[in-house]
Amino acid sequence: MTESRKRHTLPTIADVAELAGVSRAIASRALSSEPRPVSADKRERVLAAAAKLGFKPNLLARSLTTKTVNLVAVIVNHIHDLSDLDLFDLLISQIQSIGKQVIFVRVGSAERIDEFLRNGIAYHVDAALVFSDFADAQTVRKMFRNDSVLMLNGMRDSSSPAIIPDEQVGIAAAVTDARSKGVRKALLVTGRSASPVEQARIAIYKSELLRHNIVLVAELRGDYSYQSGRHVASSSDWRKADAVFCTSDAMAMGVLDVHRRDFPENMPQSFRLYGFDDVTLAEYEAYPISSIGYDKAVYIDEILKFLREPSLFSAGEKLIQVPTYFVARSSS
Amino acid sequence: MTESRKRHTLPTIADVAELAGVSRAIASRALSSEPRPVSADKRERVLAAAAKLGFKPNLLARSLTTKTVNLVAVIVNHIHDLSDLDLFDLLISQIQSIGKQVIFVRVGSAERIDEFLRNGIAYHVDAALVFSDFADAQTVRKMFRNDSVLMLNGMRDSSSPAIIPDEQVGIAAAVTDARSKGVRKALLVTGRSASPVEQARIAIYKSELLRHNIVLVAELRGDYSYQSGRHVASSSDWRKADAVFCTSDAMAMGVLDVHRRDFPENMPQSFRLYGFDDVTLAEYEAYPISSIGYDKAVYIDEILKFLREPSLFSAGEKLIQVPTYFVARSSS
DNA sequence: CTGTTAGCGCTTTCAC
DNA sequence: GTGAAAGCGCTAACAG
Repeated sequence: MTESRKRHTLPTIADVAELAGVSRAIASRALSSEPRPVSADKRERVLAAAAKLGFKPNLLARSLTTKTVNLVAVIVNHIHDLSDLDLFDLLISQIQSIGKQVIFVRVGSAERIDEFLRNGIAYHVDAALVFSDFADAQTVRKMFRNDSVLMLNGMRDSSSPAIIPDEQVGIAAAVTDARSKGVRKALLVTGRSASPVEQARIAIYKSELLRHNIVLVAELRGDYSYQSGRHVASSSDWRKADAVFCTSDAMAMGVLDVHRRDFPENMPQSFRLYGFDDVTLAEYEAYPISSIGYDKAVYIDEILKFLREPSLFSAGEKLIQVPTYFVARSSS
Repeated sequence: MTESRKRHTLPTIADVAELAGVSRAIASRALSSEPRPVSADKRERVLAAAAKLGFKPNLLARSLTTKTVNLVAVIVNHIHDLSDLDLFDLLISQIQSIGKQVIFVRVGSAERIDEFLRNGIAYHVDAALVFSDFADAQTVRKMFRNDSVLMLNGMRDSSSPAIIPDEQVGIAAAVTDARSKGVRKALLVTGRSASPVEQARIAIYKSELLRHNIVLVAELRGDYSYQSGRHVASSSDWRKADAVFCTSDAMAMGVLDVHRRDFPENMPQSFRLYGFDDVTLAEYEAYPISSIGYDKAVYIDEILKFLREPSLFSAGEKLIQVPTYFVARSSS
């Protein structure tokens, strides 16, 4: 211990400046990632001093003046679903790649979100990505101090940008597929009807069924989850239809498993099964479910564009559509 | 617009104080969640003023003096796996329930994590939950300004607390199950051997196999993922063994699917299959994989204890063990 | 290019 | 119980 009085507190920029023999301002500039006017030799000294001290800037303090924290909030209802896995890992990775970090906010049943959010740092993020449908665009905007809110939950208004998969094309293809295989009577297994995404989705299914002269025999209500798929599968007069459209792959998986249980021989061939989301797992043998998906990479790319340059979205068009596609598998 | 000069900036505590006709100090105390000396009527006035202005404290500024941000970092390699879904949703929910928020850090392939971390707010969290095995306890501790690091990746040293499932009991039960069913020759499908958790796990399998006189025919290297399970399943001289132990359910699922593909009739009965993690999906018909799991709620409870009172962990014992169990399903 | 001086918004001594 | 004042660590004017 040559320099005995070892402080218990982390080195600040003032320490660096002192050691380098310059003012705090110079130190700040030398350490900045932006190009700032500093003479070469002073920059050199500052950098050396910072390295020697192991100085790391306090980003909290910095954010106080710069008004930016490089933090993005991802607001979700929950992360139960398989389709979430496919999305969030890539999303986080991409957000981090532009130097921002992700704060995950799970709003669950949406009790007093407002208050909750304000008591947490999430309230101060640079941008919020709203997957949860706990609130409409205006409410969400009000909940954050800035307007950098990207609606990904299907809700939108004239002020907030939104990215929404264009489900029309995928659903149309799925129904066309069914019709071409002779389907005349269909069942629709739906998710939480409170969600506007779901309402729109259901409406598209109905209009496409109608257009293809397929009779909607019944509409069964689930909640997107695997469990709810099982539930409706066991409850219903199931034989009436020759096709079942589920608005999530998880529900389709539940349906499939119940039939797998009841008919332990191969796949039930009594009806054609269609899912939604195109989860990775559906690519394999256990759940070969025909499904509707969209390119997650494209979708996330659009999100990243927003995060990089929110201003692009505040002008121009607010609604970005990502096309969906239909994938036929052996379930249909 | 009666009060025309509407500022474009959010109300600060100074505004509240002014409106209430008190000093900033009083306003601060009145607004504090802790009990602080303020006369009843002033507190009243402050609260009213705050409400009227829609004042919300700037938590970033607060953290500058309080040295606490109510933010917890969750450090993961990635969130690809099904077992992650089962864990993280509950974890986030529980952390939020104690008034903290979660910043998710995905370290991926672990390039320059150090630098990356320091450039983000994650560097300033109150505590870090380390699931990723990108670094040992000491390194991780050094990367954060405080010592509130909880190791959940199997790595530990004398200074950092760790919570680790006690895999011995579960694995022993699985191997016992196999032996009781006449298994004599086994295959072991492993994850990334770089991970110390995995090394320990493999060692336990080996000693248990030995103890039960089961010959380890071969050891196949995967990386925990479903894909790697498929890969080893198709590559290998597979018939030598009458049991296959996989160190993750995802790999077992991959193995199962490859065999499902190759033997489209029912489940392959040529060997007994054991997984690890006890993912929710294994409870159902498609992947009825015997597995080893632990109670996620208990595990998370222990994590929460740490977050509530890190000091409890800095004294007392540092290693918390959560018992594992074996679940027999039709795959074995 | 450089250093001084103000703050950012909040909490916290410390006297009164 | 109260308020003035001093910071937390940093960056951003503003003169030199």
